[in-house]
Amino acid sequence: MRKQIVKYALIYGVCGGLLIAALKLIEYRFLVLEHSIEIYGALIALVFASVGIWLGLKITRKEQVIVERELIVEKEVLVPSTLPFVRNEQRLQELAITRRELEILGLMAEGLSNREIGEKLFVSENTVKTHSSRLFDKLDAKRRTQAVQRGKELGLIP
Amino acid sequence: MRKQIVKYALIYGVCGGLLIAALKLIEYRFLVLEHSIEIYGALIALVFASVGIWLGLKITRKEQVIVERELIVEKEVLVPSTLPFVRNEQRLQELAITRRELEILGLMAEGLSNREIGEKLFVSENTVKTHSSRLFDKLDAKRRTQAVQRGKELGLIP
DNA sequence: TGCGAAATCACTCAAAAGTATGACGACAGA
DNA sequence: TCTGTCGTCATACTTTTGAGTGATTTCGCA
Repeated sequence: MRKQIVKYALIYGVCGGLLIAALKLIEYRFLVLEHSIEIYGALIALVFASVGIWLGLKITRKEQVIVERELIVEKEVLVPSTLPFVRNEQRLQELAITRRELEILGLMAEGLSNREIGEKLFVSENTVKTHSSRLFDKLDAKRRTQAVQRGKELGLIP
Repeated sequence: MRKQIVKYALIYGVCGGLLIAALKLIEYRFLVLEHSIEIYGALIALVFASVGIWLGLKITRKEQVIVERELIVEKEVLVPSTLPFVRNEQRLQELAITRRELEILGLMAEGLSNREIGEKLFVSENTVKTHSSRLFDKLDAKRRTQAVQRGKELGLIP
């Protein structure tokens, strides 16, 4: 991701240069303003700052791999302004929570039973149980509701 | 947030203009390069794109609130920017959920067992069960985890 | 190529959760 | 005063969860 950012930044830089050159050309052809360079610079900076911010937002968003989500209903979710969720990867590592466990935690949080989770992930209910047991252990939870709550608190799930 | 972004973008724009002006000045004093405007433009664009991306990332990151965990370690917990929670009273009425039921839903969401809830509210576990049964009915939930999830979705609990 | 982590599954037993039904007192409002 | 809602509790029964243990397979990595 770091590299991508650099790459994009470079591309943007070049684009910015070209844009300014274009603006300068236009300037010579049609109008001559005072401080035009500054103004154009400001415009360029503005545009690119905006694009940058937008890009930054976009990058962080998503990255929610995990399973196919049913195709059933398109729910109207009435959650107030869902700011993009950023998973706390560090804590995941600290707690040594595996991908599978995290996945199961997520489905738990959605209110699925062990059986349903098993069906969704194509594994047996028993498997789900062992995963969740380990999960409870790592999260220091005694119940699934507690695990969910801890998970949210720790930024592991939205 | 939208407004803030615009504001920052504007500020950046202005900064960019000033920067370009400064660069131009320097150019006249020390060196004269071909296509210097373009190059500067590119630089500015690059810098601001980077800053923008960084800012975008930063905005999405959540606030860090320090909390004391147990006696041992002092861990920082990531709380998703606690915007003041406003209960959706209207929906409460629509669903005919009573105060007591809501109360129990809240404790459920915190991961308490029926017994614990009972102890906390000084009622029997059976009572908690009947309340939660009715709650599940009203929320169209089959499990407590589902009820919690619905509750959050509907703005009944934080 | 062998080790270790991850994922898978089974089986048992106990505890918690959930369903169904009935009952009783308090209390607000018609 | 009658009615309906709310909160309370019980009993009986089913289902789901969770704990504990052990075993197998897969796979990346040293």
